[in-house]
Amino acid sequence: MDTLRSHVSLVFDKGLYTKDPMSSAIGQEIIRQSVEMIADKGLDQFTFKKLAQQLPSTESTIYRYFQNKHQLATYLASYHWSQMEWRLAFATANIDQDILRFEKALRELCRWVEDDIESSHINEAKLQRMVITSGFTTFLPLELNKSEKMAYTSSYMHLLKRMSLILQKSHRYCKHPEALATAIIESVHHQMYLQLHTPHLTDVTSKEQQLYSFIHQIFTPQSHKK
Amino acid sequence: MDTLRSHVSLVFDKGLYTKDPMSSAIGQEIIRQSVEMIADKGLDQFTFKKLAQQLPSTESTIYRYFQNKHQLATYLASYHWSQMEWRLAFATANIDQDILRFEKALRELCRWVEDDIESSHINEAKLQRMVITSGFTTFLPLELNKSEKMAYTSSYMHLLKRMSLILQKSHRYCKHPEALATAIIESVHHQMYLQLHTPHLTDVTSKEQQLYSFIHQIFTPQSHKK
DNA sequence: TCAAATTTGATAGTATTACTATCGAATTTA
DNA sequence: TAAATTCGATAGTAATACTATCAAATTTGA
Repeated sequence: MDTLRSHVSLVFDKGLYTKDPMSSAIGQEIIRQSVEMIADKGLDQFTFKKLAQQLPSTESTIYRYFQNKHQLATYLASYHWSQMEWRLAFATANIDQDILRFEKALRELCRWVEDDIESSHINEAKLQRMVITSGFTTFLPLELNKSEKMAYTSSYMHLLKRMSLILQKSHRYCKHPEALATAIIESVHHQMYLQLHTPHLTDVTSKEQQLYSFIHQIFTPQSHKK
Repeated sequence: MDTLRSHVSLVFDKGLYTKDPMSSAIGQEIIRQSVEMIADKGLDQFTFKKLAQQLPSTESTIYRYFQNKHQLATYLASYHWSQMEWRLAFATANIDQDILRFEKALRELCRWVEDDIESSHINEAKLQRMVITSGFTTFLPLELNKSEKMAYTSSYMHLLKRMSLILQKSHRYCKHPEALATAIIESVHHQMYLQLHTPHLTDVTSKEQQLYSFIHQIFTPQSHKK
């Protein structure tokens, strides 16, 4: 990908915040710092109090933006999912061949995002780490009602839809392209998780190329397997 | 599977408890009731205080068995993984044909465990629900050191090893049978999670047969795809 | 079967977490 | 420049995640 940093402004579901954190400087700082803290220490160790001290600001200010840390975490995850969708779109734009497009998409999913070395903006490498380390279930608290669930998963859903469009072309026989899309995405995440935290549970090493090869071999369409 | 309920006594890594809960009546009750509570309300809502009131017993007694609720949760997950390994072994015993054995294993993984209607023992249907609802990352707190991680994943590892042995025969070309084993197991869990909590994110419905077909289609070895 | 050891229950207490409420100061907007 | 909004500071509450102590009950084993 080239270095077009056109700052795609992402649009989030209103249900993901109380007050839009992008609408103020302190809101953006909340986002920036919380990514760092959650990526490093995990969501369990992360509290609004610690975040407020770090900023510095106060708990009450943070509560004006997010109802609780779970909502904040899901906001961050949504940010990641939206970015991933955008990267997917970019990587597959103008590729006419179905299989090639699928492979470009896979390549993108298997990529470790690189550290943007303090663009004063959100650190996307740490954001990816956070999402992978937390796991999908973290971003969907059990007590949500149906419309809250929709809000919490809206970005993920968009990512799924885009991926499944690609899959509908490359895997024509597949009756469940959406399920396949999640399966691929979550398989990649799971492998990345194991590499980060329990390498003894997998025989795929941390090299990006090996991850891609593995995922490609599993998920490549039938007619194109060697 | 027939109704042989031979009460396979499972052996757990010592790192998974302070005092073996199977060694006393109250320990077994702790296990039994915590499965119910966590499956119903989630690990976030679950506290030792509530469990103690339910039993009834006291917090101090529970702390004598487990250091904290995360350790207890992982103990329960390990129980599930061990049971799953046992089921896998049973379902594939004496099957000589590699592909058939693989398919029997898949069938077993895709099965919703049935409620044992109060065998006064642990409710395995709820246990499965708990494991699926929590997600893999829940059972591996970030702050663990290496040997604790080994203890926390020992049962899962055994399950992986058994599955990967089957895969080494059915998927001879696959260079990473362990990674494939986790990918299959976690894909099944992820689909089950979506069916339970966010059916709008998948196009595989809750019918067991459809889940099996989907998983089978994705993961069946190359040479045998239709 | 009785003494010793172990296990449990009951109570108390602490530090932290996850909030909610209030109010004045600073800043923005109109 | 008045009005509205936002933020910081402080206070407070209920719940959580523990730890400690000690007596009662139970188990063990000589």
